[in-house]
Amino acid sequence: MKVLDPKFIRQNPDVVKQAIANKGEKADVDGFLAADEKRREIISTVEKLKAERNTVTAEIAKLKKGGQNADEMIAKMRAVGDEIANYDKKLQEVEAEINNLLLWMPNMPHSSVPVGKTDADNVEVKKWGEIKTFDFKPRSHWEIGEMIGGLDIKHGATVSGSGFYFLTGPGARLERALINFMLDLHTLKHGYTEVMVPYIVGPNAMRGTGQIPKLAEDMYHIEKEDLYLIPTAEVSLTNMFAEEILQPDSLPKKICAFSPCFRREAGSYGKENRGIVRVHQFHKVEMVKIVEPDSSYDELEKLVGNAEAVLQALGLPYRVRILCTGDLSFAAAKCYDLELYAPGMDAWLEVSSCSNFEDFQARRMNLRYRTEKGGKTAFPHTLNGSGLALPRTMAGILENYQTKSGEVIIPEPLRPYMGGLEVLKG
RNA sequence: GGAGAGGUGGCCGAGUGGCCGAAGGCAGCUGCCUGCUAAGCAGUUAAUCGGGUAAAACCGGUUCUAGGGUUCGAAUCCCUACCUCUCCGCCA
Repeated sequence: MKVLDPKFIRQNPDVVKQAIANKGEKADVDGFLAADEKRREIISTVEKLKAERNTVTAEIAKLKKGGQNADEMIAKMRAVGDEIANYDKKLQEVEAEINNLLLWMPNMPHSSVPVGKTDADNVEVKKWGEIKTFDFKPRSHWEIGEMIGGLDIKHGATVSGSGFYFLTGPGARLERALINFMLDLHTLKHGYTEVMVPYIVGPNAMRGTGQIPKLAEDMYHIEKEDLYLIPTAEVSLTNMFAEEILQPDSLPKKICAFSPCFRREAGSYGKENRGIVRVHQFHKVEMVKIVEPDSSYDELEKLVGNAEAVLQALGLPYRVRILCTGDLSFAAAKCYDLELYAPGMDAWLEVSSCSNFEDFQARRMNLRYRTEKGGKTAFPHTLNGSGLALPRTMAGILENYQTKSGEVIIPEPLRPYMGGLEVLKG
């Protein structure tokens, strides 16, 4: 189980250290280098011993076959065997140490990613749509949502605690319409294959996409079975082909899925928590691509376009920001955030995050492909992007399309999904 | 939950202690032949680690689900875990 290419770290320790610093991560490069050197030392010693054992053992076989005595050799090999066992044990320890260190190594940011520390250093690269003006004070989505009888936060807390909510009547229907609309767009127009995925996955999958060990605290974990609730369909989708060698003509793979997402959001209580913009369970439509390395940055741009298409169709103003190194997630090499404008909150809400992980996830999950028929294996690049997260999209619609009298106009493209309905009212 | 079977290379599938990195088939690749969307013949094709090289070649180690054990030596014997399949039961 690797993360960064060990050879790359060995040869470019300073590059790796700088990248870790830029990301604001802590990972022990020097510790890795020391352990790595120790590992190779042990390997060369133990391999010599094993080579010796292999030759002698073959001779023993020959002697025995000829009915001759081989007791002396056997006694000698017994000693060699013990020695080998000894070194093998040491080797195992060192490798365990190395693997652990590697699992905590973040991905390297791409050279086009701006260096920065926080959210404030992200760079806006695009703005789309006009921010609507209202002749009244626009209400927040939780206000307008309740007014139309579509949102019930109070009873969510009753049943499950804070961070959970009910969608009722028109709210539930609107969400279902949004899900179908998004899936149809991505499958029919953007060429993704729709997939229904498991919502509960094993530790290997979580490690594969990089949620654990680093982000383990944010995940819901079922102890009894050692299974996790997915924080995003990315985990199931990207891990779908883990440990496999894909044939060259099967790339690029473009798959998408709707799923619930579960996040503990540990330590994020406080402000920014009103309404449904930060909750423990929500729905999301997710797109995943598995592509050849050469094309991954082109594919990232297309992926962003696929997510943008949803916002544009819905007529929601948004901006696109490229995340700076410090805001970039552990596993990503480059990431764009799409944020829609919510006039009721007067805030930009992140509804999609589109990332290129390069070969980081592929290495972790040992996902490979053949570069050509009968050719060598290599790690493909993996990407994913939301298309989109439902609660914040819902918030965007409620706040942008509200009327003075407390109704909500349904965006045109959603109407066919709602039996032709045009307005939601209480 | 009960009973049974099984996990081998890109896939299928043989192999019960040394001559097995592993027969055979399929798929792939390379030639030959054939003049016709094909068939035939011959050869060839695992992954990974260490060393080596400008890169190869090359040398060596490991790997037959995983982990432990027996042995001079394990795909092959023993133990444990996990997974898959079949039958029965239960259940949306």
